[in-house]
Amino acid sequence: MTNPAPSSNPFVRKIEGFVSLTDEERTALAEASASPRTVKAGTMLVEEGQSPRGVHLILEGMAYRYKLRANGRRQITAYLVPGDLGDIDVALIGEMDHSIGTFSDCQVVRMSSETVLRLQEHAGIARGLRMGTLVDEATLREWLLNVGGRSAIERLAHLLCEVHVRLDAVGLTKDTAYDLPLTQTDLADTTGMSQVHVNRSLMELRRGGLITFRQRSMQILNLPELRRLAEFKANYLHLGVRSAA
Amino acid sequence: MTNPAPSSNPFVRKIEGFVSLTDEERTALAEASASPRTVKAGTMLVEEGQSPRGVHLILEGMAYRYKLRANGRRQITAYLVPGDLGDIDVALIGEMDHSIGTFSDCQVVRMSSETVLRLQEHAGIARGLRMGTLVDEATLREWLLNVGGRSAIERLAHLLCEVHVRLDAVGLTKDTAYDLPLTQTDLADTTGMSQVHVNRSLMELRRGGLITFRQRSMQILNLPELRRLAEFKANYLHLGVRSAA
DNA sequence: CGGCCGCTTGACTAGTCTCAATCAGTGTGG
DNA sequence: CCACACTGATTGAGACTAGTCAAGCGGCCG
Repeated sequence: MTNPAPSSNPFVRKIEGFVSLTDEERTALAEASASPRTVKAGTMLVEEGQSPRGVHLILEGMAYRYKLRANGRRQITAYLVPGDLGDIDVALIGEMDHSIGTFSDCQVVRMSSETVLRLQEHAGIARGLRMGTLVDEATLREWLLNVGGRSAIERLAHLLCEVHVRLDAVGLTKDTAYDLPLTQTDLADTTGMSQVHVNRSLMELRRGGLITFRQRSMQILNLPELRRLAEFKANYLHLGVRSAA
Repeated sequence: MTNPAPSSNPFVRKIEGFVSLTDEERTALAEASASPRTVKAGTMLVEEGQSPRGVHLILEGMAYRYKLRANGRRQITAYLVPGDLGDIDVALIGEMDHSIGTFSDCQVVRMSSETVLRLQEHAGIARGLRMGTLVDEATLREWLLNVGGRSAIERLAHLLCEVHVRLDAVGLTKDTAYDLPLTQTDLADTTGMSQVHVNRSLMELRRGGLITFRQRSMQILNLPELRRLAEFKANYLHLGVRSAA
């Protein structure tokens, strides 16, 4: 069976990682993501407490969900990579319970709920979007396990493995290398560690010959060993056979 | 405005915490949850790796989602209290990425995907179910913040506040007391702590006059102070005005 | 009555955090 | 083109939270 060539649109590409689409559906997705706007690094797209205004779709760059504590501590709860979408049903709630910000300059589309509803009239797209929601939730569970149950170095290793797979699914890796526009502080707020300890743990991964990481460029030198260390299994991302290759 | 008397069916009651239902919708929900089966404490309802067979609805008792590491460590990723439902779209995935087990004897309904689809033909129910999914995800984010960003004692305090609100929403509290059929080991696997440290932290909460907890019976003695300690805000549960009272 | 599970407590250890200083890279204005 | 400022990375020292190991206790069930 021959699949169509992977689309250059990461939204199309992500959904096609979950389900097969008709040409019509591919076109509908491409049209819905046709006119992105550029957002600078360090921008807040939405803030906790605001009422949600549309659904954000990331086409380029990297963004993240987070929550703040009163003492200023920030917990990052998700990364949004190209093709990723905010909660499709977010219009149902009165106010956001978390914020979304950008790590790097991004190309972002803000889709209205009506647009989302229109897209969901296509059966394939509807299934793909719901798969996306399931995977978001599964990823949160895995992050919870990561922070609750793994050691510092395992946590980082697992995170790096996950990002690798997710970027690979939308064609944004060069073999085992990828762009990771995060500071060590960002990694710390993701994994529930201090920045200093992230630094030391990264050093250990480097000394072990597992990775290099400088200038926001992540290079995995020994993927099998990194996965073994992290006990990484990609099943929770539900990429299925289509992307297994 | 007078609302109808709260239903004794926790499923109906939970959905009505999110949206207004018509009599017809209430009836449909009640019918779908009409014939539960009894499941003993310590049963696995579903295991990671299996293909999902229907959607589980808890009507009585308490269950939990969890993931296991190779070394045997267990991370609990969610509590399922009466009225709670597994992922409604779970039929879309090929195999479970986590397991579900019971803390106590439970009354459980296994609904087929067709039943779920039929329920979703009612607009109000569809909205309520999607709200439930949003709240599940928001709760996971809060748990991640809890484990990643709070101290041991704050974590436990926050968890106890959350369970109180959720049980209250389905009428299962007696003022600030409720049934919590968990061992200290269960709490440890929920919060990413050791059992010993859970014990010491609970002791501290007791010594501070904040709670009593014995024989699976949790009594919050000083709710305002417990919430202050945990920095607890219930906004992420999106119970809205209907249940705010 | 015995066994087992869950809770409690003590002693010691270890992983991680905090504080602090230094260094490197980038961008800016003079 | 250079001095300066700022952000982010690195490293050291010491403190502390939480984990591990171990023993004892109490209640419940068969």
